[in-house]
Amino acid sequence: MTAASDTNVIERRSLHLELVERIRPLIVESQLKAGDKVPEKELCERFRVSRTPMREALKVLAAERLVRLEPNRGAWVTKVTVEEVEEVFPVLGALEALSGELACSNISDTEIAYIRQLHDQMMQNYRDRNLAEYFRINQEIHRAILLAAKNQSLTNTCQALSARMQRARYAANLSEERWANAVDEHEQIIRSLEARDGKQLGMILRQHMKNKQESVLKWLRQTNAEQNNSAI
Amino acid sequence: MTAASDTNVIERRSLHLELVERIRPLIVESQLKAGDKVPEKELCERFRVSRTPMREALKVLAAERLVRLEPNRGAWVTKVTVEEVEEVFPVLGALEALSGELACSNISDTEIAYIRQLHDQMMQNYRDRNLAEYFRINQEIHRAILLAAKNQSLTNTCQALSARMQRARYAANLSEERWANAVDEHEQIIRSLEARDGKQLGMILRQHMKNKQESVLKWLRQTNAEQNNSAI
DNA sequence: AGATTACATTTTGAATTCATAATTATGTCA
DNA sequence: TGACATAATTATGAATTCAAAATGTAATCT
Repeated sequence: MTAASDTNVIERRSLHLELVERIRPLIVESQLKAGDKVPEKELCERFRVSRTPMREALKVLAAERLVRLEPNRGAWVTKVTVEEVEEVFPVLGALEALSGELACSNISDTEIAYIRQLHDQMMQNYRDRNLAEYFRINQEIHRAILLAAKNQSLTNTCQALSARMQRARYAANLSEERWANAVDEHEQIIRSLEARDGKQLGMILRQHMKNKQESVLKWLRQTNAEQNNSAI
Repeated sequence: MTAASDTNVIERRSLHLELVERIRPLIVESQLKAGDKVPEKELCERFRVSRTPMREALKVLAAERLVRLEPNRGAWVTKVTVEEVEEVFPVLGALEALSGELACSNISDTEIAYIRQLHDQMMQNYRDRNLAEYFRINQEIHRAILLAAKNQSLTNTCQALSARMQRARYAANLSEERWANAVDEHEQIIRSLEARDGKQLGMILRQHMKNKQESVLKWLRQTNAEQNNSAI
């Protein structure tokens, strides 16, 4: 019996993990808003659990930096700050570059075909100026490349950092010019991928991330200027 | 009042965080051995805490993948597996490369001088064939470069991944040849750093990490062959 | 009114309790 | 003996409890 015989193993789950996976999207999708207090009691009632597993879940989310625990004062949804964006995006850039390199080594024809299909769909949505759908497919493309890299640790690390950044709903802010550039970068991405040119794809993805950082920062500065509230 | 006025803030700590920071080194330094069950009750008695904060701490350590929670069966210290090493080291390589690049942009003369001093000390320990001390200073050099990059998110991400890998006490396994190569790589590292050549330093660090991966894998395969126990 | 204190209420952190699941020990029978 | 069933024990997950801290409210004073 090898360690890899994972089939038939009945996956059992604990309440706290269930809660982590339910509350995380609430934060990423801003149902729980940045800067707000996490309504512990309310969430307990909503999910019909006691405070013990809820507080365990909040500790895990704090380790992911999606919430911040203030001793004796409760948990608060962290804000996306300029400093954080300037720190996290370069890390994401390096990791996406790696994911591009690994993907080119490990990707199957089927996976490439799938990404090509997503790419074409996305382009149609660009031509239709359907921003929301464009964004959804965009994310799915990056996810597909990451999965094609076939490196679980890379996937986990990227997704944890992305989750923190995804709360920046900067889409509304996207200028026609930046959008056109992003589309152009995506043409290069799909070309490098189909050519399985890892070095090239890595470079493009890193640059793509740098540009995205600028977009997010622009959005963030605007948002901060509008609301003029300080950081956490 | 700006958000940066963090001075004078009294840092208050919770029991579970205290526990995380006490238990983590126990795992990294193999006082709690890979594959062993985490003795929850024993640890509670040792630190004189109840099960609640202890279990919260274990959940955080599970998020860091230092332990693995098996529902209804308790927590187990994770093993370093071949698969994990092959996944994590490329990620660490990309991140160390980034840390080298950023360090060259941001490092002060004082920081360089400090690393030069560590480097010279390390070399003396190489000539003396003092492996333990060589290793300690080696780690301190990598840490100093990471800190010089001045990117908290990068630091956190690297340290989390490193912690998982550091449990591989592969030092004993280091061949004279590999040691000589590592020393040579470190000569290049300090040279690139003093020249503030970020691209170069990044490349060297990435290669350095690749070689380290091979050392660790060699050690791991040997250890596994000796003990012949399956993975977790 | 605005500041200050005293007191009540709520929230939080952590210990305790309790039901259930897992493990170990014991007994039975081929 | 050893395979299996059953009972006792222990460990685990999660709810509850309780003390301490924080917050909110009312009374008092200038």
